[in-house]
Amino acid sequence: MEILFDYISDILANTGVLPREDFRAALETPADSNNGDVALPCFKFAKVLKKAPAIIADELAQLIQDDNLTVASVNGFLNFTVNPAFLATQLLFNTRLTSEEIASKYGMKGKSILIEHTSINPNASPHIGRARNALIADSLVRVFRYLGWKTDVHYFVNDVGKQIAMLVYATADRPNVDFNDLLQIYIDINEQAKENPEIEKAVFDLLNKFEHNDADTVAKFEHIVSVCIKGQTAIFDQLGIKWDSFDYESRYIHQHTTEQVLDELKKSPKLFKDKDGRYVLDQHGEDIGIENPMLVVTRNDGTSLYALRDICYSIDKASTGTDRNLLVLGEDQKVYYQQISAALKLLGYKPAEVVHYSFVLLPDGKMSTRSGNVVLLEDFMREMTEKANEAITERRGASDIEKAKIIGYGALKYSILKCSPEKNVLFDMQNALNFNGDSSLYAQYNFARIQSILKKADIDFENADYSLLIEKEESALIKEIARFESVILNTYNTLNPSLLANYVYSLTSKFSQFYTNHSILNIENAELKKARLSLISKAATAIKETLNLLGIDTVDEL
RNA sequence: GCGCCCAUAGCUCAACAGGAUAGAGCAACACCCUUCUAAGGUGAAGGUUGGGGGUUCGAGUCCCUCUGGGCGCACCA
Repeated sequence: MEILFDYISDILANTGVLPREDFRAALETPADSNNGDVALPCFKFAKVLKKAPAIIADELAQLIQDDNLTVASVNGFLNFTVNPAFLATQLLFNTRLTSEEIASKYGMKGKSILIEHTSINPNASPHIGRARNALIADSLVRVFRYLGWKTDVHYFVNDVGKQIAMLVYATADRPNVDFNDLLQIYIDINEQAKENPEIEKAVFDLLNKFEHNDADTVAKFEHIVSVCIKGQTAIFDQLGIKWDSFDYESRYIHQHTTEQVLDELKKSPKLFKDKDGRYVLDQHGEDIGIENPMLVVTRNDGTSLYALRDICYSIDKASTGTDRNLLVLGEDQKVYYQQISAALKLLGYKPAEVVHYSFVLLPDGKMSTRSGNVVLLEDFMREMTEKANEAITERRGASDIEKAKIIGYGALKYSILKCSPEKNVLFDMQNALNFNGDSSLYAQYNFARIQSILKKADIDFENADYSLLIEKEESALIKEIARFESVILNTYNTLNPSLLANYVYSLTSKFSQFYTNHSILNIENAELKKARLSLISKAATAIKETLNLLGIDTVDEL
């Protein structure tokens, strides 16, 4: 649409009423196509021109004469309807759909970004709430890559905490513990620990030995963490979500980085030892949203708390020299990360940009790993795949697990990604399992329809004459395809992948409307057939690329 | 108690930088397969955008306030 905005801005500038930039900035695309393809609200100009908006619109309408445009003055708006043939040729010839074209246009090629995401406790199978972190981040990684960025994706492994020590304790007599049993073990040991203070004591004893690098204990911790990380990443791997680097928190203890950073902090008068002998960073005056912003960084025995290790890690990330440094974190960490950011600034480092997302709620309350009130990601994946495979079997007479996964995992991702990150997602299994309407399958299905037509096409459709595409469904589809570039850019600017999901649905529905109203292969006019084949081929590309940015695959046949 | 986020159709979500008659899907109702994939399409129905004030030519969108939900409020990770 930018191309049409430019074209119309030139024409408006030629009237001499106002400078081109004023017009260009005011142009917008009307929500209702009855109001034309491009609109100029004239209200803003009323003061400068000392005239009523409706008069301004009337006068501009009088001054404009262009073969490609029909101009109408309506209630202070100047509405432009672009000649469909002109619209089709302008938009289809100028729309960029490939990563290569878009990346080079915005000069982002070769820029680098470090993204840390998910970093969940290595204690059990992830639930769908955790998955929201991974899905949002993975989509953003894809968007950055599409725009030419070099991405470096990190996972911070919290291998030090009490929760790991609990598992080490609980699995002491089960060296070959299976990942799938860990969740129940974790729930059980938490129950037992409530009643039995001995467990708590033993757990802290383990933790203490681990921190002091006791070889046997370290080996036990490493083993259980490795079982967890393998189990967790195997699940994410199935969803196509991968990391470049796994960074272990314990490293900062065992390599004494925490002590070095503590020494740096000691240079600030804001760090003090409290009455219990712990080092505390006074963060008053730092614009942190709590009444008494204090960050405790060590225990009274001088050993580090998580915050200090996290500062060490954040310094490492900030020191990699990437152009950007991004972190995807749950909303529960908002204030905490403000505190970490303030500490980093104090030490002279730039904190990461943060994308926060709200939690996934279940119909009967919120999720908690400890209490077991969860929908596990892997269970959800399996249910989605089974449901998809049933549908495939019903339609095709044979099951197809590979396709079922593409459909099922796509629906899983779509159902979570289509919601704006700052909003709570109410997770309803019934709703998520629905493959009709506003779902990823809708886009995948229509993509397959297009592929089927393209396969049957008996003519080469290069050098098509787009000026033949003048039906209203064609114009609507063309305008939607033309939005592709701006949607990606908008996702990049807002770091909000739900824009992609909304777009792919709207794009697909425009195709579907065109498809049901017009024939593509079964028409006499060979030139029109070529133009339509070219059109749907571009639609397919836009659908596929957008789905890919959401981490959703396509198949040529469904 | 204090701070941040959210509230849109029965349900789940949209609405680009404030713009025109607030849009989809699900559910429920009525239609459309001798025609390129009906996992599709069409129609009708469904709304005082949580309540109240304010700013503006114009408010779902910005400000204030109340209500309800989510999250947080140093010595967990």
